[in-house]
Amino acid sequence: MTKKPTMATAARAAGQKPALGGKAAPVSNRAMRAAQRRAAIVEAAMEEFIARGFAATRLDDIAKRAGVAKGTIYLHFKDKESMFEELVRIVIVPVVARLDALPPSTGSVRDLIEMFAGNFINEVIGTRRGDLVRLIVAEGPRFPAVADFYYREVVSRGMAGMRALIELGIARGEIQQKNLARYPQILVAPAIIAVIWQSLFARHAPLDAKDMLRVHLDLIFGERRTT
Amino acid sequence: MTKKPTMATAARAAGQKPALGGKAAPVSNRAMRAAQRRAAIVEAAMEEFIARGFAATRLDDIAKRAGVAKGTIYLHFKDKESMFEELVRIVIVPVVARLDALPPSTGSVRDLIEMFAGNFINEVIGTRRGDLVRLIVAEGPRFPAVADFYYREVVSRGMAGMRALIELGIARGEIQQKNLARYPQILVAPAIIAVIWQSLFARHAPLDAKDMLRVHLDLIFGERRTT
Amino acid sequence: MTKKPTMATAARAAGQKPALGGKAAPVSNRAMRAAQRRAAIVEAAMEEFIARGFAATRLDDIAKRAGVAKGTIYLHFKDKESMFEELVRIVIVPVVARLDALPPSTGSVRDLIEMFAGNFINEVIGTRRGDLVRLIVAEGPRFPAVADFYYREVVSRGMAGMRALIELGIARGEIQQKNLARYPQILVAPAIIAVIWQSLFARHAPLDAKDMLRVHLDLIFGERRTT
Amino acid sequence: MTKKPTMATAARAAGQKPALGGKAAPVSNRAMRAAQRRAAIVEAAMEEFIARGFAATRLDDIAKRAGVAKGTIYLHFKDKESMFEELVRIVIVPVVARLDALPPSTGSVRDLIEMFAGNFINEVIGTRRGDLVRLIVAEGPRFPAVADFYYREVVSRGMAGMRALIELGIARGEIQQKNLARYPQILVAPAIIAVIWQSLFARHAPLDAKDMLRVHLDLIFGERRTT
DNA sequence: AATGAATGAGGGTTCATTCAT
DNA sequence: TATGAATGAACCCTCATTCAT
Repeated sequence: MTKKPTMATAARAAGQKPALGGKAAPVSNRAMRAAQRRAAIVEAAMEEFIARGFAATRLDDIAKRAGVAKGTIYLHFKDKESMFEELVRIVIVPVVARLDALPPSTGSVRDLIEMFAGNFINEVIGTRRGDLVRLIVAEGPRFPAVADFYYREVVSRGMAGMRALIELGIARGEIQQKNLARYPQILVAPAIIAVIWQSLFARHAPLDAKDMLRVHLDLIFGERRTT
Repeated sequence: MTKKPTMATAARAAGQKPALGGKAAPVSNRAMRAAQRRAAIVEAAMEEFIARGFAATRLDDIAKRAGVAKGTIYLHFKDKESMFEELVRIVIVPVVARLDALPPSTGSVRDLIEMFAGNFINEVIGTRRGDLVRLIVAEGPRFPAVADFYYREVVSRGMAGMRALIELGIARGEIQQKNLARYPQILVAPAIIAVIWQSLFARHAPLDAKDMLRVHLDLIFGERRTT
Repeated sequence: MTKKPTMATAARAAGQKPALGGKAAPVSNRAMRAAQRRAAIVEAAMEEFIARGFAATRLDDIAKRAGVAKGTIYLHFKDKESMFEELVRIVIVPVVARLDALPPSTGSVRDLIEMFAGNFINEVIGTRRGDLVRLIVAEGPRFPAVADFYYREVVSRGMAGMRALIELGIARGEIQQKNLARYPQILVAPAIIAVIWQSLFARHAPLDAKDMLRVHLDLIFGERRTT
Repeated sequence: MTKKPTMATAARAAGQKPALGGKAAPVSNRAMRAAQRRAAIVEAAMEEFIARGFAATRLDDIAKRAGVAKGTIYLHFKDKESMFEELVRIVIVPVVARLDALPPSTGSVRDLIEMFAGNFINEVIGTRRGDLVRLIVAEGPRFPAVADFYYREVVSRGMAGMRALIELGIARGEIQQKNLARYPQILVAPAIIAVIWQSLFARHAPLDAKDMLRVHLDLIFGERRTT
């Protein structure tokens, strides 16, 4: 009945552990199954919302994709709207968690930022997570709660982090433009643009995001001597 | 009854002229009324689509806002979907027309770009036109025709124009970063970000777009001595 | 603007005559033009009603086919429903007129009936007039006025005429079955069936109506010695 | 996809029985309720389509008559059109089934045919089943699938059966007219006419179908000595 | 807890009818 | 008189939500 929960994450979130003993241990108690189901719904809903937007997404499709009955969704979420809002929270929280776990800043500021950029390119641009950004841009105005949450949890923290890095860069003499610290948006703008570009225009004009970001960093830090 | 036709184009197309003599000239011939109606529908639809997105917009509301009957919409547009697609065209075409009418490039490249930026700030960021950009980002994936059109008419031309300017700047020695010509996106990225920021986060953290764009240009052209 | 009125009949009904002198005589006075228009509408409406049935026929299509504006229809008919009812009358009356103008009955009863059958085959079965019969069968229950009219003008007269013929045949010894006079329907039944068959099943199994009617007459009058 | 529980079949399949003991036995399992609903929809739709024709029938009315919500109809049928087509099938199939179950042909051909005629008079002429015939005549041209189905399942089989009987009659010397075998339509024509007559003209001129069919058989088999 | 059949409000679309020109 | 743009009631169909099992 239950179909491939697809989502490793989900299972993990549910606290499932690989059966240690033999014989497919009866790991599945009630609560766990419920958590799995919930995770499957979240996963499925995310896919559908990203693919079609909030209004055009049908609960029927979410249920089908999650391998549960339509009614089951209502055991986990009050209604479509609050499902959407919770969803964004659920998906974003682990992202934030990772941001918080900043690796110790060894090396130059530019190296640090390049590492960030590399991560971003691999894990956001052109991936489902990137589409989530677009989804928030798309639905934000109709879901102030979502926009607020996203601002609070991701944008404001991200901006603060970037600003700190920029200030460090300025202090170390890596960055000349002192005013840049007032607008960390400038630092991340090309990355955001890359995300949008990929989902709208990649077909017409593929964009080498990695190269673009490097050029952008050159603009800020000065061109590198060594590649 | 008819509300602010806003849409200069439509009124013009209808050949309307301000009544010169007294006596409220009988300006209303058939074609003109039709053009006014159409303009009212376009205007109303734009507002609604921007406010709610494609799927959540009701034709009933568009009709009400435009002051026409629901059936009237179907005299001008085949259905909701093609109305949306035509709408984007209708609103964007005059923008493109203006882009084509480039003013003679006197003065420095930076001056030219600053002029652009000024225009953009006044006429796009924080205006309905800006929301249109967000709308296209939001609905693009579900309306390839819209994304295609927008890419062809606006993005590709804009990129080409920016690239030409950048190359000019490089040739004149105003811009140091030669690679920038490969990615005009970098030049416009902060402006786009400003557009999005205004409609999503302005409430939480107002953004001084003008100042940010100036900082960004300083990054590219070097800081100005005189403001 | 006005397109080919198609309908010779219509023009005739309107009293139009071929211009005798040269120069396209100014035959068109108001009344005549109106009559032409009306005839064109009747013709067009008939085609559409037959092709689609009452409910599925659009006045728009009738107007287009008749080469008039939609509003014009309302100058001639109160509404769609009464148009339909009048239509049937208009089309049927000339048929009835012809029935009344019975040719002098020379020859045998069988010859007379065969002449009828021949006419019927040529002018009804498989023609638009035949479809009219099917239309009446189809819409009769929802248009009692139509059914009534058709019964009064066509069916009852036809039955009376047939009965008279049958009685004549019995009196002359051509027909043995005396009871047949009570059910003239039996005489015409195969002809009606042929009409229906042609429009429903001809594609699957073509029917040689002429031959079938001959066999039927043989049944009633006895087989002919000479063909 | 959809199963054909026909109506009678449906109720039976549901195993409903009059409660034997007191206390309204809990006869209602899920599947049964569904079958009942479906049957109610079929029944209601039939009534409405017969009364108003396809185009003029409103799903709202069908739902109301069937005692279900509008949406429920769509759980059983794809849309109005395919509902109509399936409906005809559902109602006709049991009729065909009965035709196939021919009783052993004892007695004369005439007796056999009179038995048929008697059945037809009781169960078709003037009943809802008769109206169905008229409905098919009415909508056939717009629903080729319906006409095709009806031809294949009812008409062609009926014609074949009648032809066989006629040939038997000829072989046994009951029927003189050898050519009749080529046109079994002649045999059934008066019965069909009776069906149509009843729904269109009965009000004006009641028709004694039984007597008419007897006269018709007399025409084919010769008049009976004994009544 | 989970199901999915049932509901019915709501929205896109059509089209008979009207009326200003 | 003729037009056809405009109207808005009505209809088919969808889909979020409920609830008996």
